[in-house]
Amino acid sequence: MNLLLENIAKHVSLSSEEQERVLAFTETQHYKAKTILLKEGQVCTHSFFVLKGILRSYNIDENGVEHVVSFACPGWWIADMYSFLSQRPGQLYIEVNEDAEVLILSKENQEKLYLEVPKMERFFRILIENSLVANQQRLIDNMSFTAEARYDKFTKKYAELVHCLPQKQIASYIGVTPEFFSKMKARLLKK
Amino acid sequence: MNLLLENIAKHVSLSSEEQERVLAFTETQHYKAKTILLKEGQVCTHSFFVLKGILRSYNIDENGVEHVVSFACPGWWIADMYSFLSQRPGQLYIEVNEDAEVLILSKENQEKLYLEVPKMERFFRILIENSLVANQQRLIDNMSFTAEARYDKFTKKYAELVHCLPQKQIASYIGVTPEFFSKMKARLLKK
DNA sequence: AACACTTCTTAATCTAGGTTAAGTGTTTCC
DNA sequence: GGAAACACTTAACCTAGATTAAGAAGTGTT
Repeated sequence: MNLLLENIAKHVSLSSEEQERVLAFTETQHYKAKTILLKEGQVCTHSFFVLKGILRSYNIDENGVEHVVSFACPGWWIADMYSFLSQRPGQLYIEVNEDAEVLILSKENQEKLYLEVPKMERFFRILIENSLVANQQRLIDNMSFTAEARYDKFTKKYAELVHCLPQKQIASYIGVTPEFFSKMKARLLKK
Repeated sequence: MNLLLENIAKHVSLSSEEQERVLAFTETQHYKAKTILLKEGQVCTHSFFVLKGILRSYNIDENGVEHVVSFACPGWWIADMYSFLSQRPGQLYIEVNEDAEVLILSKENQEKLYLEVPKMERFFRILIENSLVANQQRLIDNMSFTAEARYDKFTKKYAELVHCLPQKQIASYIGVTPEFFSKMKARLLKK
């Protein structure tokens, strides 16, 4: 029924009273595609839990090239972790890919939540652990595999997502230019 | 006096009783350089906190090429996080770079620690948060910068370490071959 | 001291992937 | 509904970094 509570229940069990407190700290919002929720240089004061639609985070390097850091579909959190944790200006953009409904949790409320519902500290610890592992894997993959192999892994891991993402974003995520990605795809079709 | 307690104190404050409990769960060990503490395919049942010396973790890809995932000098933790958290066989090696003294914390003891000293849950959450941020930064850097710029960042971030690491390990960490690294260094000297 | 073993360097050659540029759909939005 | 903006493709050319190979210099072991 509530996607966030379902998600929490996978890792810690909350009483219905605790569940209500969690929800009391969040706020629902609707956003149109292309809305930018966070820009480089801003402090990430909120993290977002996706209920519907797709969000993505990326940075723009000194040559103006965009690098996708993550996609978030329903059931996923997204934030500029560096900025959110340190409350200092970050380098990431967060943008709505497809019209979205999200739960918003402010840094402030998260701190309060840790105090009022200590189990949530465990919940977020587990989430972060999982991100760390996924991130480390991506780093290893980038160093070990060719673009083709990375694309192959991507299509398997994000099978549902692949069809709703523009190619240039997939190219950016796996770390190649859109032109090379296009060439590579044509090559794969011939096989 | 005790490096681990100093480190913990930076993030949470423990009573002296709690401090003793933490230490009671750990065990000290000495290792000679080149000792392998963990191999690919094994379950990482312990994480290591370095008191003296240097450790490193790496994986070996399907072509037999080694990729350094992290270095750990005194005050740092090291483990195969995927394997340690999931208690499933991992893909990382952990090896002693320079004769080392380490504190060992077993997964079992860590769980017990969370129960007996709940503040440690916060401590490890913060550690993992910091790793995640550092890791994400490295991913962005790898996608945005040339090898030269990555090397430059590396020497600044790990200034003390640079001088005690074999070049091939630095090359591996920044993601180039030892041959290219050698060429690049010669090029930099000319400037 | 001589052996093997590993690290580092240099140089020639090669290639995965980047760059530039031009052309073709497809959205978007006044 | 038409112009501008965007997404994707194709192709020629370019380059950062890989590969191969071979020698030099250091390290450790008996």
